[in-house]
Amino acid sequence: MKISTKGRYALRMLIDLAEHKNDGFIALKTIADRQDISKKYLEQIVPILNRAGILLTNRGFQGGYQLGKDADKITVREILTLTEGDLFPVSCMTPGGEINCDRKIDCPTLPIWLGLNKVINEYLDSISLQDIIIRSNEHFSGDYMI
Amino acid sequence: MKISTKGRYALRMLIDLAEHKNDGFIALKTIADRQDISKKYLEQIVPILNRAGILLTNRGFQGGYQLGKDADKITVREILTLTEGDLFPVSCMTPGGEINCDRKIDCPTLPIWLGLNKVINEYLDSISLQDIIIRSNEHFSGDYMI
DNA sequence: TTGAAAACCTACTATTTCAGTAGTATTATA
DNA sequence: TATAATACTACTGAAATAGTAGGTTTTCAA
Repeated sequence: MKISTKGRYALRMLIDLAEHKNDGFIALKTIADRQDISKKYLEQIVPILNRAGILLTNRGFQGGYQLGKDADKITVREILTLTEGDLFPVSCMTPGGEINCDRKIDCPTLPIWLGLNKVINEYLDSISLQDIIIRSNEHFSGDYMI
Repeated sequence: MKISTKGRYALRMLIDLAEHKNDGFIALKTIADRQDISKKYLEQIVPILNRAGILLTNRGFQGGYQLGKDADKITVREILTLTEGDLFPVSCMTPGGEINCDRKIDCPTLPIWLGLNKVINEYLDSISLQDIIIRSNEHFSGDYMI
């Protein structure tokens, strides 16, 4: 029941891009250095975000990445769903949402997982990259703590 | 981001015991057969629940297990926390709740994980074994669907 | 026009976790 | 005392995780 590095690194990379959105295209090396993440590993994560239109890329000299959408239009749920495959908390559900189990007709635990899935997705959908940056700045000004 | 078989099997075993709480001590073989779970694997899960006082056990001839607490006093969160280790959604937090990361001072993602942890735990804490059985019976009477 | 800096692509690998199996020892009862 | 049950410990195959490694292609600037 853990979010893997893939999802967490993707999120950190996108927060970094959102924080530097006025700096033009930013090289992966710059992000990797700032976030202390292996650049080679980030290279594998980037195509996932790229395909989904979350990133704009420029190849070649002075190339790099920018956000492909406004920071308030990208939610944590979207990022984690892309990188983690799906967020369904048990394996009896396919990414498409179909139940993949012989016991589904009378399974007393299924409603629990459906409900858990719901609260997780609603929570993560309520947070955008923009929200994270705003909250982070509040923290910096000493007005933090949940 | 998945609950493992360990947690799911523990939950199903305890639901089974709650459903048959008037049948005295129930042998693991009976539960394993009813739930179609490897008895040998269940044997490994049982001590975890046993240590926490969730189970009463009887060894030897006609031995088996019973619930050690009332079904309305055992929550899904308790069962899953015992079997999954902890439910914290990222590895930067120890089971004890301590943050185990150099970046914690200014980590913009930490509040997200703290919040996610909160909604997951509150949801799972709101469901007892008794609730599951009641809901399951409603289902049987045709009054189901979320 | 060519060198450098960047993204892009594919394969490989060490470690850990998952999901069990196997075998033996211990306990209680008829 | 045979039998039916739990209790305990070690082992194992398969998959996922978290990367490395090395090469290819694209772009721009001098």
